[in-house]
Order: sequence, then C-alpha cells, then structure tokens
Amino acid sequence: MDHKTDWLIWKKNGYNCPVEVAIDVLGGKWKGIILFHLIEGTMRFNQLRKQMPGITQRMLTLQLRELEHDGIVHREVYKQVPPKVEYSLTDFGRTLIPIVEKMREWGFIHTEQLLNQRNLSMKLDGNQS
Amino acid sequence: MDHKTDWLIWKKNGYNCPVEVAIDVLGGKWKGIILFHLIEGTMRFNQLRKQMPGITQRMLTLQLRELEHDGIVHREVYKQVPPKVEYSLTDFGRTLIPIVEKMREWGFIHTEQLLNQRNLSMKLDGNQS
DNA sequence: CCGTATCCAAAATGATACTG
DNA sequence: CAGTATCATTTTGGATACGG
Repeated sequence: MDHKTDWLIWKKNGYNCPVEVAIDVLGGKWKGIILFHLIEGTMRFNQLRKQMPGITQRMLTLQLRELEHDGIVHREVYKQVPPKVEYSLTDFGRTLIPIVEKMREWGFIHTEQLLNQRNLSMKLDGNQS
Repeated sequence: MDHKTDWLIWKKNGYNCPVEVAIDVLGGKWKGIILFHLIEGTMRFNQLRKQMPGITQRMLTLQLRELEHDGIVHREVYKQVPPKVEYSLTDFGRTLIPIVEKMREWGFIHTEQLLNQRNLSMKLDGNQS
C-alpha cells in the first residue's frame, strides 16, 4: 500500500490522519526533549531537570505524568528519604525513538539555516513596497 | 561523533538541544499535519482545508504564514479573480519530510495501542487503593 | 476563493511558595 | 529530592463577520 492510499483511507477515533496521533503523544514544548534525554537511559527527576534549563519543576512533573499515562514512560519510586524517583522509556515509549532521532538529526544539521531564514524574513517584512 | 557527544556539546542561540529546534519549527497542533499533506505536492488553500476537517480558515492562514516565514512553505499567488493561491514545500521544507514520515508511520502502526493504553490508564486511575 | 479583523475562550506554560 | 498548590500570564485556538 503506497503513501497516498495509506492516508486516504485512514481514520480512527476522531483522528483524521496518523500524524495527528503522533502530535497528540509528542506534542507540546517539552515532551520531545524529555524523550530525547531518556533515550540515554534511566534518569532521576532532578537529573532530567538539569538537562532542561528552561523547564520548571511543575511542568516537568506534568509532562512526565502525561507520558506515564500514555504508557511512554515508566516511573520507579524508591521508598526512602530523601525520595528517589527514576524515569525510563517503556517498550512502547521506545517506539517513538525514530521520530525523536529524526528531530535531533534535523536540528543538528539545520539550525543555522533556520536562524538565517528567520533573519532574512524579518528584514523583508520591513521592506514591503 | 556519537550520539552522546553530539548533544553534550550542542548549544546554539538559546536552544539547549537540537530537538528543541525541530519542535520550534514543527510544533503546535497543525504544522505537522499541513506538512504531511503538502508532501503529496502543491495544494490550493481550500484543498488543504478540506483535508483538515478540524482547522478553521484563520488557523490555517496563521500556520501557513509561520511556515512561510520559516522558509518551509512557498506561497504562489495567481493574480486573478477569484484568487488562486498555491502552497508547496520549499527545498528547505522538504528536509523535514523524514520527521513527518516517521510520525505518520508511528501513528499508522501504534494508534490502536495508544488508545488501549489510555483506556487502561483511565481505569487504573479510578482504582488507587 | 482566499483571505483579515475583532473579540473571546480555553489550554499551555510560568512564578513562587510550601511540604513529606 | 521530588514533588503539590495557587495564581498569573502567555499562547493557542475558535466564532463570526466582513472584504477585494
């Protein structure tokens, strides 16, 4: 079945296209980045946080909870004080790695071009005749 | 250079990780889906709109403008009445196809599992002892 | 046909303080 | 250490009407 046929017939549970589903799971500002770091392996809450300078404690918690709810991330709590909580990808979560890898690759290669393009657009936006 | 080294040293223009850049470009509810449809080729505004039952005219316009601004999408206006406007991927935009393709693939394969997982989580959330 | 303008609602994210 | 709770702000999205 070719690409065209794929999406012409594809419709499920209110989703109109398979890409929509991936966005539903990986969407938002943080989930892709969290997954990216968890590819490396199990991480504790604060470890993860240090890798993500922009995120607040609250947001990290919220996003991790959603990922857990979707079966993407596993949360292991060690009963001790101070508490220790480890996060890791589930088998299901690992199926998302190819997407995240492509994103990483793209960013690694094209960030420069993107920034140039945006600069260019900014200048042009001022110039309209 | 291996994966680990990649991101340990990677930092640019306020981005802390390459995945962040991809999210910046492709993020939001609609952009991935727009790109997905434009992979097929050039499309007119209303054509695109029909493929995306959920989107409003306003949002489609907004998202297309942002994609244009980032150099991802090309907008070709034919001076005639009624107007005809065609959208297509630029060369730069085409570099994003591998990401979108992986998303499509994932959604195509894993939607069922995701929905099951969410159902399961819902039930468990009620049961906490 | 392909938009823009206006106004409004909801969702996502952030700041900050507090706790077992 | 790993959270919650509260509140504020920002961002995103939607409804509707109008225009070249």
